Amino acid sequence: MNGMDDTGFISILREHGLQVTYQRLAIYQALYHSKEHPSAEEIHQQVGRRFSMISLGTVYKTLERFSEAGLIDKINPVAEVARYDANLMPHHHFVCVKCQAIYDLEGVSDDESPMRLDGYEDFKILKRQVILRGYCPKCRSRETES
Amino acid sequence: MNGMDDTGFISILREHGLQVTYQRLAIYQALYHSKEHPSAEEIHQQVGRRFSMISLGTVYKTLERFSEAGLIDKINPVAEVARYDANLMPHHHFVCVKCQAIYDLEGVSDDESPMRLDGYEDFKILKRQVILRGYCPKCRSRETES
DNA sequence: ATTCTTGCAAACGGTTTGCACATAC
DNA sequence: GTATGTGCAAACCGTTTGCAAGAAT
Repeated sequence: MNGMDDTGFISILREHGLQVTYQRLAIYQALYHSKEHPSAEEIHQQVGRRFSMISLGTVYKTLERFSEAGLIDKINPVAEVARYDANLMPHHHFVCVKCQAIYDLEGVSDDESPMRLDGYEDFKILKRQVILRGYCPKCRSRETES
Repeated sequence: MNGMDDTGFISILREHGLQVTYQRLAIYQALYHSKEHPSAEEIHQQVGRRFSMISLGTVYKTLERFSEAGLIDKINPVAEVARYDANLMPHHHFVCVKCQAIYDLEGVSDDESPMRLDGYEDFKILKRQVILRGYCPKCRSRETES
C-alpha cells in the first residue's frame, strides 16, 4: 500500500524546488496516502497521530506552498472548506451534497481539450474542472427517494 | 434592457412559494439584471444604491431562501466567496484565476447527460458543473506570457 | 392573529498574517 | 551565515445565528 520510502518523498519535494523539513515530509506523505481529499484540518489530525504535533498554521502554509509549486492540487473550494489532492492526473470529482464526500471519477472521458474552445479564443484556459453533485451510494440508500 | 415589470417579479417569487417583500423584490431584480455573478456583498451594495439600504444579513438569508426554492443558483464556491446566478439554464463557467471574474460559457456542448455515468450507477447525480480556469481576455493581455 | 421576514449585533470557523525562534542549506 | 520554514496567537472576513420588532397573509 505504500510504494515509496522517505528518500523518494524527499526527491519529489526537491524536484519541485521545495526545501525539505520533517513537517513537509509528514504532510505530503499523509496527503499522498489518502484518498479522501482531506482538508487542512484533517491532514493536521492525521499527521499528529504519527509524529509529534505540527501546528495547524504550518499545515496551511505548507499546503499553500505545495499547491504553488504544483506538487498538489487545491480543489478549492468544491465543498465548504478547501480540500486537497495529491493525484495530479486529470480527473473529475463527484461531491455528495449530503455528506460532502469527494469521489474521484476514474475513466470518465474528457474529450474537450482544455486549451481551446470555439468562440472563446481570447481566453487562456489553464485547466478544466468537472464537478458532479448528488447523492453518493451511502447517502442515497439512506434517502427515501430512490 | 429590462423586459419585466414589478408584477412579473412578484409572480415569479409567488410561483416559487416565496413570500413577497420589497427587500426580496430588490434583491431578485438586482441579481436578475446582473451578468456578473455577484456575491452577497455586491448585491447588497447594488441594492443599496436604488432603495433604502437593506441589511447584509437579510441579503444572505434571502439568497439562501431563493437558492433553496430553486429560484437562483448558488455557484458555491467557485471563487473565494459565494457567487450567485439567476440564469437557471444549464451552462458552464469560466473563472479568471487573476481577477476572479466569472464568465458564462454559452453554446458549449454538454453532451454527457448529467444523470448517468458508466461505472457510477450507484451515484444519484443531480447536476453537473464544468469550470474552466485561466486568464480572461483582459488579464491575459496584461500578462507577459502571451 | 399568526406566521414569516427583517435588522442588528454577536458569534463562528476556516484561513491568513506577523513575528520571534529554529532549521535547512 | 543567510535564507527559509515553523509555532503561536491574534486578526481577518465571509457567513450564520439568535432574538426582538415589523410586515405579509
